[in-house]
Amino acid sequence: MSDLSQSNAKPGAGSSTAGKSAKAAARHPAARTEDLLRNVPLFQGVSKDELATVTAGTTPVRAPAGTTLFRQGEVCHGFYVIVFGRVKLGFVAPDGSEKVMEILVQGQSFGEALMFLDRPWLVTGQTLSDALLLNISKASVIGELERNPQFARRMLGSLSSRLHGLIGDIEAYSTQNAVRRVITHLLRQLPETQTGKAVVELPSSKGDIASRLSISREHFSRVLRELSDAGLVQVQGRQLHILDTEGLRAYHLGE
Amino acid sequence: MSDLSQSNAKPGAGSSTAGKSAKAAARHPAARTEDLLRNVPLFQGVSKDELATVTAGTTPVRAPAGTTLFRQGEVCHGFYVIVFGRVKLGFVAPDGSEKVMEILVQGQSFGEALMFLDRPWLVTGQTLSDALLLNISKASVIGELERNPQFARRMLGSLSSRLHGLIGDIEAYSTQNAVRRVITHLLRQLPETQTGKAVVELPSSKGDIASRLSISREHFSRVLRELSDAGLVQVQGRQLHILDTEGLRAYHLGE
DNA sequence: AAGGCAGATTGATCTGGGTCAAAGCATGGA
DNA sequence: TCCATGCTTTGACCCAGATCAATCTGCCTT
Repeated sequence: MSDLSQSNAKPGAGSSTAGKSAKAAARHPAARTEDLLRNVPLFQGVSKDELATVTAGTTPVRAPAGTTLFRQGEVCHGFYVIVFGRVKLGFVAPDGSEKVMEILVQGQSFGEALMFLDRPWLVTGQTLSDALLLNISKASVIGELERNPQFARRMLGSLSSRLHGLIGDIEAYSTQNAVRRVITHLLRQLPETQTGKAVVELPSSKGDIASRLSISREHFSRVLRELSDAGLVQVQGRQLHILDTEGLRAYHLGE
Repeated sequence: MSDLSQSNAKPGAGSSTAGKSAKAAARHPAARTEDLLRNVPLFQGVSKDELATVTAGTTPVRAPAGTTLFRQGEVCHGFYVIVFGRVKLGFVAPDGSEKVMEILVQGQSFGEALMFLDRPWLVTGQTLSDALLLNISKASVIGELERNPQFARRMLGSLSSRLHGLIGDIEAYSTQNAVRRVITHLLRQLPETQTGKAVVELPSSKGDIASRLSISREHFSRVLRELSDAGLVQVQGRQLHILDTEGLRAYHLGE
């Protein structure tokens, strides 16, 4: 188990905790779920009894890599929080081709918006790695909302930043070419202040990343090659060594 | 109020009515604002005194067509509700070119997400017609949120449907070609059950609609021409007469 | 060690839709 | 009435990025 959680994380941190908790879960399922829930940002500041109530409406979900959690069009029974692992959300066209909309890692949640709309899933969700999720029922969310204005605030904050993320994506898709989109995507994984060299680990296959960026697998490969030839990055499988952060920021800007 | 809602429809009609309400506002500014606020869906079910409190934090904004309400990067002082008129939200690239993200009409609101994030505007907002807006201050929203869980619910619902709209746009941009996007856009203006003939009135210039759909002005024109040649629509300026709803739904599907 | 397989890279070719340029067509003001 | 100004349309051409078709590269498995 512990090795699984490591597979996801940024070097080291957090993962050992996840491994430990999984073992505990086998022993005391409900207590364990509550424990996991307590660490979700959305539920910070929720009182002990309220947390117990929410726990009652929460189902932990263990899923090996490649599991389809739900498909677009299916009814939604609650939103998900990722305890560890990676999940992709995407559209599947009738011809079977797929567009990845988002790749999420531990700590992130998805499906909240559906709690407030009587609508089926708009996207299909699939694990990219072995993962542990919490599924929190609609009823729990609505109930907690009535009782706890702070929870409502957090939920509003969460939806708002999701919204902002999507607006950013739309802007990127419609005003930047493929090279710029790749660069922006890489730089976004780094702290604002980063300079010089850095390493970015891709959270999934290059094909999925390409789809996420709305470019073809092949073209993504060529773009990485271009950046590599320009001496800006060095590609080693899923490890991208960024050799020159500033150069990357400036590359092809305004042209 | 009833006359105001009409004013939006036709280009010419709006302005005179708008003039009348401006006069009314001049006479009883606060009472008038409260009255307008009461009719906003978001504030349904808010008690009389609470409404008065919110009114105190609300500024009515009269703006002629073409007014820039705010630019991306500026700090946000509150969210907007459109009483009447049309507004476009978009990105302006450094080279001056513009991408329209959304075209909003009366009853709709925008900027809510910014109430919960300490961020500047991500988009630029500009009136497409003579318009009356309400600007509701951050403080009012936060305050009302504390006091009124139902308001929080409505706000969550509003953000959620905005979110869903954006996801739909991303899906459209990345899985449909230009012809399909145009068709989908036209059909979305009509009731689900519509059959046979119908009329759609474009809310702004064809250039803006094209940008909204992420295609060039010229290509949009060609697409309309194609649909027109196929006998599916008939273009008369901003009036699109849809001659065959079913035909349009089926056109070019799966190919 | 050999085979199998999923992902990644590379080359060749094609095309949807963009860009540029030149008319058309309304609308309104003088 | 006539011009000016701002859309809109049409034609000609071009290009970023998709698609198709081989390889190539780990890296499991047996």
